[in-house]
Amino acid sequence: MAQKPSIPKGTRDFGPSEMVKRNFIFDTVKSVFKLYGYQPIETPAMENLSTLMGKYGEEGDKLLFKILNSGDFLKGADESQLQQKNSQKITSYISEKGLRYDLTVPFARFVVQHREEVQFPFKRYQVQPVWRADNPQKGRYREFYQCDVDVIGSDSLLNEVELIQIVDEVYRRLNIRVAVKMNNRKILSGIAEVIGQPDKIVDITVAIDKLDKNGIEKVNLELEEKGLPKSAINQLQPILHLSGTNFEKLQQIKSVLATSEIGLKGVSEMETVFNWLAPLQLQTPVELDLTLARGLNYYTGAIFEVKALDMQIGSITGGGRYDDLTGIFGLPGVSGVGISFGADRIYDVMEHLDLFPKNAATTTQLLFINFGEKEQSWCLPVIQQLRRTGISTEMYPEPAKMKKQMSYANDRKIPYVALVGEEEMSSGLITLKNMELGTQEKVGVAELMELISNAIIRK
RNA sequence: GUGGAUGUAGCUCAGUAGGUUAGAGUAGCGGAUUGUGGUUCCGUUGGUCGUGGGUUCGAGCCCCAUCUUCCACCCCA
Repeated sequence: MAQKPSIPKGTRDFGPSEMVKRNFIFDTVKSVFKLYGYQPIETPAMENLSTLMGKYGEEGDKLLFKILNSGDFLKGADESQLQQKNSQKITSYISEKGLRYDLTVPFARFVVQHREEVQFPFKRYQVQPVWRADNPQKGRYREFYQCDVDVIGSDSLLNEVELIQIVDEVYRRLNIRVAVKMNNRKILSGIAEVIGQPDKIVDITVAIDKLDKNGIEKVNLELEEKGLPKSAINQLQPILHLSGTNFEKLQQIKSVLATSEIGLKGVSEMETVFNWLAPLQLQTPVELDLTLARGLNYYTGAIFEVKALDMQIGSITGGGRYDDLTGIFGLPGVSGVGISFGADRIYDVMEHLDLFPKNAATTTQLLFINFGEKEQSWCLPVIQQLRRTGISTEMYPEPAKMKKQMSYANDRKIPYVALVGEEEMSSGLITLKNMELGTQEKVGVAELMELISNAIIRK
């Protein structure tokens, strides 16, 4: 090997044992999505840059992977821009496609493009990779999978409640302890309005989002740097110090937002959601957190974030309501709400807490030891029969030494091994070894099938 | 995009002030045991020390560049 091959920064290969675990996560979320009546779709890895740009904020545009045009991509480029090395301007000439940054924007594009085919409310799920040109760290990759569930074409807050139920059910099945944090963009808008800084909404939300991490003083400092007057910052203080139950917090914020129509709307939305949530007895705590902002531009109502309680890692699920994402693509008045499960971070959490089922690594149930040509021919029809009854079976492909074949079974964690040599062929009874216990017995084919089927069911 | 740390066998890591042929554990392979794995014992393969330059009589170690991973900022799943 002259030079070791490698893969791009922030991307990963997944070996068999990792894939078994990853599939466990994918299968779990998908089965919950289906349980709630969501339908699958897929969209291309790349989208036109025009559908991607401007949807994720300034930062998001920078993190988009852009694809160089095919052929002579410099042909259309402006000569003077090239001379000036104006990368930003040149980009629009040499790249018209990009890798998707999330699944929500492509979904909105999908809905607009297929508006005649989809029936509203449209409930869909989508499990696909997304790409971000971010600097990688632990729990942060440049290619990662999102598992999105969205319902579009319905204003009902029932959808918000349903998404929280889904979160509860998914993490109950995955056995991860989590907490849901909720807020509402309308409340945040109301706050900006009340303190007389409606145009500073983005700066305000970005700053107070860091309250948890940086503390009140740094937040205030950042607000000041962004040009907020002292009076406005002072007005903000009581909001940052809310305490009590969700309803108590809402009660307090209501009086602060008394003059803001949009703010009060947000409060009443949250009240409705919490009221409907109350009798459902979810095991996941749902907490109103006014410092939760979320950077994505398109959210307009409820916003969610899910944090793992037993491991420090960024949020493992996030989402919210977007009232007019489809409007950008020419279909106004269609509101949607959705959340996204971050499969890779969920994986990291489960790995760290050792939560994967331990038999998940097993695929083959039964290995036939290969003794030679005669024995192979004898075993082949038996193996076919076993596979037809659903038992995952394989035969070692060559008559290697016993030790090697047994080691193979052991390393692959195959629970049963069948030995068929001279003796077994003449008696018709197969020697079946239980690899875990080290015991073995002679059984007929029918008995063999029953034994293993039962063993699988017991697991 | 900015700043900091890291990189030695497949994996986990030693490597003394720059000085012969770079070590260990583990995994792999072979044997003890040719119809019995996981335990034990013996033997053995494997490294252009991330990559490319430079300083030096001499570089795993010093300098520069570059890449990876990790950490912080930013932002996020």
